[in-house]
Parts: sequence; C-alpha cells; structure tokens
Amino acid sequence: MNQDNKFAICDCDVIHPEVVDKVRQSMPQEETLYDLADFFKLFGDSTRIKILWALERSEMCVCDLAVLLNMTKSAISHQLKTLRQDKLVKYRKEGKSTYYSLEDEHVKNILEIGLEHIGER
Amino acid sequence: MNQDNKFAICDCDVIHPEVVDKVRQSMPQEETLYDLADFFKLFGDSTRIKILWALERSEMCVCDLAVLLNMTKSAISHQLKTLRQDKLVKYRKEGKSTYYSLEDEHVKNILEIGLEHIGER
DNA sequence: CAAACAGTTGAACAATTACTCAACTGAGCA
DNA sequence: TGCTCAGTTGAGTAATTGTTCAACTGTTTG
Repeated sequence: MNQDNKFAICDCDVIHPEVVDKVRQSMPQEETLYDLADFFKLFGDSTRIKILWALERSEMCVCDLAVLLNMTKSAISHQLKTLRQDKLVKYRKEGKSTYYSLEDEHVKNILEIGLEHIGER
Repeated sequence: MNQDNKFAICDCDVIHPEVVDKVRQSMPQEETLYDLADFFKLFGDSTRIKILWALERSEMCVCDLAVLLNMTKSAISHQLKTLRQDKLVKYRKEGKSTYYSLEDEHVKNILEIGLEHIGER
C-alpha cells in the first residue's frame, strides 16, 4: 500500500509519512481520477467551449454552429461527436437538420466557476 | 459582423439567422473563451488532478507528492510549475523543501461538480 | 569545504488531438 | 429518379503536451 516496495518509480524518500498516509487514504480510486480528467478535458478546448456556450443559450443545428464559429461543418461535427459521447450534449433530428442542445445541467455551473476564476465575472 | 463576408471559412449557409444573431450577441470575447479553455486544460490531466486533490487535503512538499503519486520529482515539479503559473497553487520554502498548497478557492468547487457529473458523489 | 539531498529546468521523445480533406449517407424536392 | 444540401466519418497531418533524462541551483549537514 505504501511506497517502500520494489515497484517504486519515485526517485526520493518520504519526508512526511504521516501527511502522505493521511492524504493517500482520502484519494479516490485511480479510475475515478482518470474519468475526472477526461471530463475536464472536454472543457479544455476553445472550440468546444464555444459550442457549449452557444448551446447554453439556444438549441442549434450544425450549420448554424458552423456559421457562428466560422468553421467547417466537419470540424463542428467532430467536436459534437465527442461531446455527445461524453453525454454533454444531446440531439434530435428534424428533416435534413440535426438540432443539438445541452444534456447536462452541470455545464452552466462549470462555465460560471471558470469565468469567476479568470476574473471575468 | 455576420458571416456573409469573403473571409468566411464555413462551408454552408445560415439556416436560422435569428438564432445565430441572438447567440452571437451573448458570446464573450474571443480572448475570454481562450482563457477559459486554458483554465480547464489544467484540470484535464490526471496527474494535475491528483496533485490538486492531494493539496486540497494538505500542504505537501514535492517529495511527498512524488511518493504519493509514485512519480519522479521532475515530473511533479513540471506540473507544479504550470499550476503555479496559472495561479492554482502557491508555495513557501523552508530549508531544503518547498511546500505547495492550493491558491484558489474555486478548485474544490470544480472538482466537486466534476465528480457529480461522472456520478461519483 | 564537500557530500547529500530537495527541487528546478531545458531539450528530446512519444502520445494525444484538433482540423482538413474527400468520400459518404440520408432527407427533401424538382 | 436524380439533384441538392445537412451532416457524418475515417485517414492523414500538424501542433500540442506529459514524461524522461541529464545537468543544474541552493540548502543542510558531517
């Protein structure tokens, strides 16, 4: 459980074992932390941030998003696919168009806190 | 202001001009959106997530973090540098050690919302 | 002073990723 | 039926990025 085993990659010794032990006990599972990072990765791209921001205001189709962000339909569609896979947006088809909207209620909260941090609110 | 200019990259026409116009007016400045994405990029790596999680529990020195995460001091130090530059962590030096702690009160909130989304809370 | 250790740094490398391009599907319409 | 347009998809490419490695700084201690 602790690091004094032969598989240690770390190139130094513990200085404060009690702190490390305390913190280690409160760490979530490895997988949870990976999922968390993957989730935030979605917000780490300005194109996706723009899409999420836009969809927070209104349901939109791919063409409208492409015009709004001045990008190709393909680029938008690729990003929508990843947002779809991670359950941040949902869509409905109507005729030739596909209308996207936010799936998750956390998106707005996250964007707000981010804005607060960078001092834009 | 709208997209009917010769610099349009988009490969299609607007379908719902009124929606696009409405949303466009509520979009923040380009730079703000980039800053926002850069901010979230920090949370988009599992090593940094782990570091932030750990520091949320306790101030720690580089060696302790390296032991806790089973990584080299160098790798940890590189990540701490980026977290430092973006004002998420602060540090104090004492003897040979450098003690890092969270600088920003938003970190906890962000991690919480992330956990909620991935259904871990 | 010299050795030991905590931590930092820059270059190099490997892995990831956002966008482009071209081809494709499928719905609406002449 | 065939054309047009909205949207999707996969391969390829260029840029970004996390870690390693080696060299370095600075503080403590023998």
